[in-house]
Amino acid sequence: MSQTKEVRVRFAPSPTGYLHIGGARTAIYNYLFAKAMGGTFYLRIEDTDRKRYNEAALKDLLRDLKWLGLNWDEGPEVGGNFGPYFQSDRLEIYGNAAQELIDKGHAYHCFCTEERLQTLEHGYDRHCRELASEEVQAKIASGEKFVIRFKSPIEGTTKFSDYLRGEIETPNKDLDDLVLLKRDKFPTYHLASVVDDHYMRTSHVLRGDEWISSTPKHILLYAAFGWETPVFCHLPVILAQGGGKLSKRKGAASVGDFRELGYLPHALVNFLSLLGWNPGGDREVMSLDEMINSFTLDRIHPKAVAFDEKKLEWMNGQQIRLLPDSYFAEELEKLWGENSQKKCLSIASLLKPRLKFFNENYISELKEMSKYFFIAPQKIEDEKAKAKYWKTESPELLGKVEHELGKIPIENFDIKNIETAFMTVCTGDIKLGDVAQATRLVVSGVGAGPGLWEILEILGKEECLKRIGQGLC
RNA sequence: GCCCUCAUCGUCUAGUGGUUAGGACAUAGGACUUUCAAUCCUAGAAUAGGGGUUCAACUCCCCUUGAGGGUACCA
Repeated sequence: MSQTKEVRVRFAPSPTGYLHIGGARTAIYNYLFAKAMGGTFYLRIEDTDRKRYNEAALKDLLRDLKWLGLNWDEGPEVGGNFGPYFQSDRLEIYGNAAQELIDKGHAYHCFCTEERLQTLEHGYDRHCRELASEEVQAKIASGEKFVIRFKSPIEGTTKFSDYLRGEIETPNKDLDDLVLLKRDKFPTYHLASVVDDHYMRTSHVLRGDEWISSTPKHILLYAAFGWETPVFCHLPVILAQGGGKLSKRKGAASVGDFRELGYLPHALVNFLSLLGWNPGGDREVMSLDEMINSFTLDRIHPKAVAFDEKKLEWMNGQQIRLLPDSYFAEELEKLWGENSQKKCLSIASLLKPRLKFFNENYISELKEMSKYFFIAPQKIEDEKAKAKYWKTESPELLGKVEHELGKIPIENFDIKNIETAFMTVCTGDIKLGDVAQATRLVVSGVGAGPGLWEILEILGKEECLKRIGQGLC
């Protein structure tokens, strides 16, 4: 069929709402497939529904796709970049296409009113299908509004081969005379997508499986035009954690939600790509190149899948740990106005494995975790930790710690000597846990964090003694 | 109602007639340890049900059930 043809795929969203993760995954698969095949990925905005068109949704959509790194490689030029194709710019093309079908006897004018249609219980009754052409001309001339409908075959069956599911056959009697061109002269999805996929030379249509039932209609349209059909591959849907439709009510559902929650774009891409696809081995944490290199359509499986945010969280942690320490160090420098690169790098290496969430829009976790390295705590904020670790003998222990740390020459205030100092304090039945946790509370204001020796080393002798001496609590 | 699609641990999956049904997340336990993470180790956990086909079915066929989708001048 078309194995040797250039691979050209598209993501074709309708700008009616936020980009949910199901849509994002469809975009990802199109993108990965294009890259894997050395083909072209383009973006087409299907804005043919004037009532549901949403300007804000369009802006979000473009922002989210770019944020995910799913850049398209073709389109009308906009300020030196490729823009998306807009169906609303191509009305003439669809109008001509509809006329072509009328001329070929595959479509007809329908003058039925909405009121009449509503009285029909079992779909359109093909009332206008056989109107004489003089009658049609007369109605048009008198200004009667009309739609253009496809003259769907009544006999026979239509079949197509879905890439993942194989042959799907539909009796033509189940297909109605669908509207091609609406009363407002805008095309319906069916006409517009077929016409565009043809003229834009789309080789593979990778789209959500809610389109399976409509595909026979599209096949019939291709045939009526005399066009070659692309390969159809319908992708499974993503369900909410407990099953059922994904929705804001059931938690984060849009790409924007996950950005605000602190997920890295690549973590989201990696995770979403694995929802319904696997590269064949046990690899899960992958770079974009690895994903591209191992991506094939036949390793997608057709089952609807549930979204598991816990695993996304894990994936985010994995991707965070893959980023260089310097990435976080630079963020710390900006965040706290710190000019010691060395200090920020040390802190970054301690905090990185502890971070769950982080992206360029979400730094609050890093900020919270790194706070005491730059600002001395004013009180012990963590009441629970205080109740658990602050004991009556704590002040006394801190006195000993202060004394031992004080003996370390300032230029030798390092992990090794700090540890020795603590061990010296721990004689008899004094437990290291009690000493260390009391020190941690006073120095950091919280009960949990990186190793205490590391924290003290970074703070430096002077600052440590100051904080311990203050003895909060 | 009618039509279509799908079905392996709680979740994501490997598997393509003969396997102790493997991995990952989550869960539980352990190691490490000054805390919290990270990391490592261990454990429990699945072929939806019923019929066939076959020497042999998770795997092929049929039915049921369940889930999802379509049935728009929405996409």
